[in-house]
Amino acid sequence: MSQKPTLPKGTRDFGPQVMGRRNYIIDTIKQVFQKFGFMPLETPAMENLTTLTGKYGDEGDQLLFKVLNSGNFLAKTSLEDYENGVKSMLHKVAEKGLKYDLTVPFARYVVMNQHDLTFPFKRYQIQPVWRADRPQRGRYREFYQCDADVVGTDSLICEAEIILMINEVLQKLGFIDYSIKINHRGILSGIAEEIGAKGKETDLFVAIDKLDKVGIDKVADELEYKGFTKESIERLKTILNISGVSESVVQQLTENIGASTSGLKGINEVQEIINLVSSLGLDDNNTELDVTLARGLSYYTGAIFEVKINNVSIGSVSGGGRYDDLTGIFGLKDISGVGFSFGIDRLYDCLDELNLFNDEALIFTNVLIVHFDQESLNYGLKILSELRSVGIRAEVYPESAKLKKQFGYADKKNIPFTIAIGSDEIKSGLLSFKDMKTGEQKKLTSAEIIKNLKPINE
RNA sequence: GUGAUUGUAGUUCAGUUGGUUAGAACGCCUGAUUGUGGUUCAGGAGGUCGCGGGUUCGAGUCCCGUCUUUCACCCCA
Repeated sequence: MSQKPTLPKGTRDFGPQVMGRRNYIIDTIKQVFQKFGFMPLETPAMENLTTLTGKYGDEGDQLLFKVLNSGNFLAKTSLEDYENGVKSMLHKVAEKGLKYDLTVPFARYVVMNQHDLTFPFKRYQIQPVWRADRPQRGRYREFYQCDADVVGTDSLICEAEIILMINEVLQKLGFIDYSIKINHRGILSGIAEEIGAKGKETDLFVAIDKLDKVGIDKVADELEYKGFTKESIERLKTILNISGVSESVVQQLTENIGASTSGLKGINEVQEIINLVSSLGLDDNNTELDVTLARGLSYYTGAIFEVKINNVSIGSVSGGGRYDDLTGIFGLKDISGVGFSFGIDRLYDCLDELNLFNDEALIFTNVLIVHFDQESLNYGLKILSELRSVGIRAEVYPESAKLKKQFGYADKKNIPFTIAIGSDEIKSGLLSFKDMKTGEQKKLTSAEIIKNLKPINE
């Protein structure tokens, strides 16, 4: 008696249909990254637990998947450990863990290879990561991240180029209505200073981050609960109200928090980034300064970004920012970097929701050879290798079967063209070439067919 | 991690207060059509009712456990 197999919680298979579309997204992103000089990197699925723990906060540590030691993993434990619980036990039974994101393994890589790398070092990385989170729609235990980072320079050109890359990827994918939001940790610190909440930045940022979700009143409630004074909150409300086109936002911000050194620095940097973006030839971008943008990750120190596709139910599809000391935790100081990440699953969902997927992503085989008998099958094999030799994706129906079945195969596999071969075709050398979409059929030589097929394959 | 929620054919879902042989649509297979797929028509196959236990004369239906799905919180892509 066999049991029906199932998948572990929060994991998925990607069938050919889904893979066709995912590959289309990934290929588009790769092309753009490479155009901007980013080089590929892959790191192992597993890292040493010591590399991973302590980098994502207490909650992050709990979400790490740990890998049990091989063999008798209980060998190093004692009865005492059982009594002391997980904390005392864990490092004795598990020394490896699945990676939680791509940034920390990247930092580890940079530190380990610091003497071989040429800085500024630009890399992109598209790999799965694992989190023992409780899954929900759009949240999985295994999912792909797609990161691009530059380390070893603090030039704001990097930030500007990130905005360019985001724009190019989104436009190539067919998105029109989206916004790239930019803010700066300096601006947020300036706000904290200005409202007299220095030292409480984390609470403040976490609350601000929820603004677009829960509204200003709920944010105010939360801050009051966390011990912020009434005056601070009122002052914050006026600052967060600042909105509009970038120039006026900059203007108003300077008036409000220009007195703070870090605030001013943040404002100037954002201004500079926006200038650089237009120097790089992108005037009509969807970038806006949004003072309410506050990404939770604590390692960001400079500019931060987030990208939203408008009019869809999905949250942000991309995000990132500058960090001044990512490699410091591994002992390499003063390496500034800036990076960002696309959420492939979310881009997929957005494209799906907006119906932007091109059918071409689902064409795997370009042409199927259909035949009537053994003789025409043999003849078809020659045609098949002729097609393949010029790079056309072609296949033959591998067994003798009714035409209905062979054409049905082409139809279900979304193969756009067929070549039917029978005794007539063999005699004349003119093959029956059919466009499955229009139903149109012509008698052509194999050379003519190749001409017809070539453009589709390129 | 906390609190809910879901699971019946390949898929999406019906299934009455616990009562005979668990249904539909789509999909699949065969034929109408032995040189042509998508449309149409006719027929057919397909179910350990998530899994394990319990209550009962009797459980898809009630109870417990477990796994899974979805949702809110937390956090995040």
